Amino acid sequence: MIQGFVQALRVQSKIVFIIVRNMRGLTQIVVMAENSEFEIAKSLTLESVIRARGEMKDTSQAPGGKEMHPTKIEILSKAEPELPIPVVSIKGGEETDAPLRFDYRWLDLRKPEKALIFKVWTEFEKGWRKYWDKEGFTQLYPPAFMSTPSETGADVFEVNYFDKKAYLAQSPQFYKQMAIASGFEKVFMVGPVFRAEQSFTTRHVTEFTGWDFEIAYVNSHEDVMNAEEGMIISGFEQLAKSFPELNLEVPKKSFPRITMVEAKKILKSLGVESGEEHDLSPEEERAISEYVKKEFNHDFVFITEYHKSKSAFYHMRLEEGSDRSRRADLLYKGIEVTTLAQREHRVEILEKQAKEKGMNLKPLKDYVNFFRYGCPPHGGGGVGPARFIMRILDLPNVREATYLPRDVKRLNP
RNA sequence: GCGGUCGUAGCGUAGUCCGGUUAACGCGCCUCCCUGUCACGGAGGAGACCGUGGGUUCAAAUCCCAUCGACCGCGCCA
Repeated sequence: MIQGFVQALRVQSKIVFIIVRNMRGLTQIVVMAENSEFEIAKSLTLESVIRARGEMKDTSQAPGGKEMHPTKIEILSKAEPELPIPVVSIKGGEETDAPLRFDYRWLDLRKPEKALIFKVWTEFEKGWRKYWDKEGFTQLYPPAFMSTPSETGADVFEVNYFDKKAYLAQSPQFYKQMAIASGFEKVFMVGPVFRAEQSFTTRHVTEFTGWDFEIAYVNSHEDVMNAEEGMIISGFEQLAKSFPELNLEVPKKSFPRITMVEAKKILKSLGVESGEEHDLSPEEERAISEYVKKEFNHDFVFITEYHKSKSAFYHMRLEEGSDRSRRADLLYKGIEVTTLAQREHRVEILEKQAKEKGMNLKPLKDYVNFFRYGCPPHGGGGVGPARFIMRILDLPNVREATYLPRDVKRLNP
């Protein structure tokens, strides 16, 4: 029995060829004029869903060497004859524009190369979970509703919450830290995060999947980087095993680590114009990644020791009084995929740093309280898996690595 | 938000610079023909008021103004 979509129909006067597509691939069905199903076969339309029963026969004439001679063909769902976007776009030039494809995402995803994106994602995540499992991480599920913004610096979505205002989480930052205060020691979270930024780029969307992890008793952000390297390597190992045809190289320990100050020096020597003193522009991120690839033959690089002006109030300083923090961003092939840091778990310093940032301590009360009754020193990071997948598969846009992208302009389907 | 590019049949494009009669091509769709296709082939056909509004002109897809939308880059952010 074969069930699937009609990918191709070749109707001749006395013989019909049907190519059926399903998750296992393509199968040819041959219907001769004397077959009782001949009229049904002739009446099919592209992308209709059918079920065929019959005998599989070996033949050199069929693509793949096998074909079905059906005794019964059922039309489970007939597709309207004219598709709004082509599913098979071998003929007639270039691919349909992305916005239109996203309007008809369920047709777009019928293309095996699009479905592959999400199979790769699944395997990649499996690899990360293998690491988390091996290292004894606990998975927790944070809420998306918050009474106060989670203070990553990004704008938040405000939603009505009965007689109050609520905010959609920009990250599970506060809640994963709370898990450390709860004694879990190692936690990870997988879920949607929301950013109300009017960004028009190939790497920003308003809702995306975040992978977050937090680890207790770290000595510095170096420990957090070491842990993330383990997760990434485990992810790539899983991919290399499941998709050998992608010829992926598993990244090697240790990933290059460059401080922001050094990075700026390198960029200057490369003649790349510096925009901001304490941050990297997209152009600088690409340039430093190229440099690292050339010098160290590595696709990853940690940019470390951010200036306090570019660090969150909860990032621990390098040492007390330092204007550098224990924060690092991970760049993968020129794009930022992680921000990580050791957190400040000492209440007095935390409050001091929040005040320095001009923040109101009142809405932070619940958060700061996490650290009042004993909390291990800890650190962690947030990862954008869609950006990983985008670079792994060399996709032109994160939206392609997002099942149903949500951006400034798109809220459908 | 700023800058750039682009809106022409269901899809992808040409035509726009240099205005001129039925807006072209490929795919898809419809009808007919074809016993082994595999980008099947052959014959015929339908389908576009050229994003929208205004202007210039004897004449506008084409020139001018406005407007809407989309994408890319930057900014913001991750």
